[in-house]
Formats: sequence, structure tokens, C-alpha cells
Amino acid sequence: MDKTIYTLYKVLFGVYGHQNWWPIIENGRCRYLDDYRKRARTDDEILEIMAGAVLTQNTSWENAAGALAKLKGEALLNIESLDSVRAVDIAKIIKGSGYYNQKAAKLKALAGFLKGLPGGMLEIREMGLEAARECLLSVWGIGKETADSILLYGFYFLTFVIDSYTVRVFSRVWIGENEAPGDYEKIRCYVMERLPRNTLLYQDYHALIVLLGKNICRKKPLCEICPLSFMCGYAHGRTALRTI
DNA sequence: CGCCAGGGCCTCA
DNA sequence: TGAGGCCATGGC
Repeated sequence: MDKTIYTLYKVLFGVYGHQNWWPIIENGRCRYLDDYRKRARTDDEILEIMAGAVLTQNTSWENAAGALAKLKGEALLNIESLDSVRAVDIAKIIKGSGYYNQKAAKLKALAGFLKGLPGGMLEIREMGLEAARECLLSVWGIGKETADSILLYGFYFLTFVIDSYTVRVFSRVWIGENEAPGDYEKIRCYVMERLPRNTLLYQDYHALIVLLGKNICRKKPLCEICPLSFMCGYAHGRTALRTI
């Protein structure tokens, strides 16, 4: 099933099209713009993507976006403020995103990290993917998915994001085949070896998986209306499972 | 009421 | 290194 990974993308893209991730908060509202495809992200946008990626950890984007909008509304969405304001006060603002004490600490860890970079976001950009990834992963509160999201959507690095939806969708599609998801790095490498090296494609792919995972490939999946059912082991009632 | 959400860290075997 | 506990609100 060498071409399944790419086929899966093409089917989803054919049905849903561009997803214009990562959304940015504008006037307190979450907006999916397509203009970013023609330009690099600004430093402010990258910080917002970083903060949003932390706030949405195991949390619906709606709740995370609300907290992000409040942070922005309070003029706290900048490195200096996040670094200087007390964690308990940040926690109060982002309460609606859940895990607010942890996330406040994570935002402060992020701000501390960025404050220690003389070259700012440009310094990360110029490190290249691998060094930038290691660098982000060294920050407390930034794990693999959060790091890859930041790298892919903030810096346009070619790295694939694996989240719980990805694992769910892949594990279902691959049921009964010789290959199925393993751990994070395994899935990431497996996918990247089978896709064209195209950043926009990677960005859309992950966003499309999230869209499908939210609306159709739920824990209790709606296979009857799923555009992938024709190529999905789960929809065909298979049960065997092996790992990559 | 229970389940779920665009994870990550820590602990312990 | 892998499983399990913990963090927590809001929407359905």
C-alpha cells in the first residue's frame, strides 16, 4: 500500500480543498486566511501560532482560540508580557482553554526561551529544520506535535504533524494491511517518505485529517458518509493490525 | 450526566 | 520505553 498515504490526501483535498491553516485571531475572531501562502509569517504571527499550539493541547480549538483572543485583547501576546506577567495572572486569562496552570507555565517557558534568542524568530528560521526542531523540543511544554505544528505552519519547514486524529485515521485505514501506525517518529518518517516535498501539501494534509477526525472519523466513526471508506480497512470490517 | 477535545510531563517498573 | 496518572474547562 505504498501510495495509500498520498491517495488519502488527494481524496480529502478533492472533497474539502485548501484549509488555510494556521488560523489567526483578528478583532477577537478566529480567521482562516489564504494570503499567507504568498508570504512568510510575521514574528507576531509566529508567536501567536506558538501560543495557540500550546493552548490547543488536548483541547478543542474553539476553547483555545477563545483564550488566545483574550490574551491578545489584554495585550499579553508578546514575549515581554508573557515573560514578566505572573503565571497565576496568565492562568486567569486563559482559563477557558483548560489546564490553565500548566499552560500558563508553558507560555512563560516559551517566552523565556524566545527572550534568550538574540536573533528572534529569524534565528530559528536560519537553524534549518532539524536544529530548530531540537531547539523547540528542548522547551518545557513543547512536545513533538506542538513543535511540528509550529515548524510547519509558523516557519514553513517541511515536517509532518502527527496528532491523535492522524493516529486514529491511519490506524483505521490500515487495519488489515501489513502496515499500520507505530510511534510518533515512525509515522512521521513513514508519511514523509511517501509524499511530494511540498509544504502547502503538508499543511493541508494535517488540517484535512483534523477536519475528518472531528466530523467523520470520530471515536464512533460515520463510515457511511466518509470519503475514505472505499480505501479503509475499518470501513470494510477488518480487524487485524500490525505496526510499521 | 458522561464523553470528548488539533498533548505533554512525570513516575515507575 | 511504555503504560498510567495528572492537568481542567466548555460544548454537546
